[in-house]
Amino acid sequence: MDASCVDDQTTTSETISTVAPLVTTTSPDGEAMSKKLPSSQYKGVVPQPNGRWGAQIYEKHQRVWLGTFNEEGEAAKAYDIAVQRFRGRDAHTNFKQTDTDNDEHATYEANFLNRHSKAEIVDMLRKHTYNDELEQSKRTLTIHKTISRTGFNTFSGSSSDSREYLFQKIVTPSDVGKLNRLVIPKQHAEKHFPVQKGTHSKGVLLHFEDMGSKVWRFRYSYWNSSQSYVLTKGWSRFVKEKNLKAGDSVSFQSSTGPNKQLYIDFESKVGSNHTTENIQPVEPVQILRLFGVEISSVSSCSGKRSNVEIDFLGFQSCKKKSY
DNA sequence: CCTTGTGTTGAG
DNA sequence: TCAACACAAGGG
Repeated sequence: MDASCVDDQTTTSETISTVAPLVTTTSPDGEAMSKKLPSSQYKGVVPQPNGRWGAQIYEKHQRVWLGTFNEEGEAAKAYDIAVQRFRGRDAHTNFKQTDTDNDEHATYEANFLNRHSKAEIVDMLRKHTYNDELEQSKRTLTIHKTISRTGFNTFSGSSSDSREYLFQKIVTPSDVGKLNRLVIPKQHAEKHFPVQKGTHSKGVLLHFEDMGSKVWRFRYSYWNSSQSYVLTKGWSRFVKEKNLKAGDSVSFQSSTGPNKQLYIDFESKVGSNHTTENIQPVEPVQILRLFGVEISSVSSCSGKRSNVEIDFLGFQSCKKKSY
């Protein structure tokens, strides 16, 4: 029952610029009833009794707690991240402005957000590990795990440009055989590569850079006869030089920047020991995640999982909302 | 004990 | 949807 005798202007803009929300407002007269906590100037941020700040976001009439923070701004940033994951890049934020048009950094972060469920993002925020995870994710993507076994060194070439996975394919015997062509799964072709189907087009020439910064040119076209997209001219040279075998995989990336440079990489089939050393003891299962959607795999994966988003908020305790 | 973060309400 | 407020749960 704290009377509202104290008229601390808690309305809008307050004079709490220098944090230290903890009491000390020392009402001139009384002593024990200055419980009024300072409002935050930021959206989604609430004061804590101990002077810290909590972050929260609402969804479907329910509050999702985003953790507590020492600094008001930190809480606000946590909210910003959450709101973008929950409501999209266009959502209103405290600080960030969605300039995914030219800012490569922002683009990658948006990508990162999409790859994780809401629950995962919230968990990172609550544990204050979001930035670490983001940076680490960026590293593994940029550096890229695989190394060319062709002796091509220096994959320091285009170091600072971040790339995003497009898709991967486990090559079939015919992909590396005498047909001199690689079939691009329609799903991926139509999503990532420029096309002009229907027409008897002789295709288009695409440039790909490999891990050794070598540029490969493949003719990319659509075969009406087999209703499939293929890489033809130039492909056999790649197969030969990289010594591709059936079961190996090729993956495609694209720079996130404006130049839209395409990249190609390959990976030996797990368990096979062709020539030189095989780098990582990778797991027998090959799953590639593209924007949070599991694309391909060699084992299991019976049910087809399209781009259905599976957001499971496992942290919401059971609460019935009579509404 | 102290802090977190949930219950809950009323305003927008 | 949102934040203010109270306070119970739970860790140390």
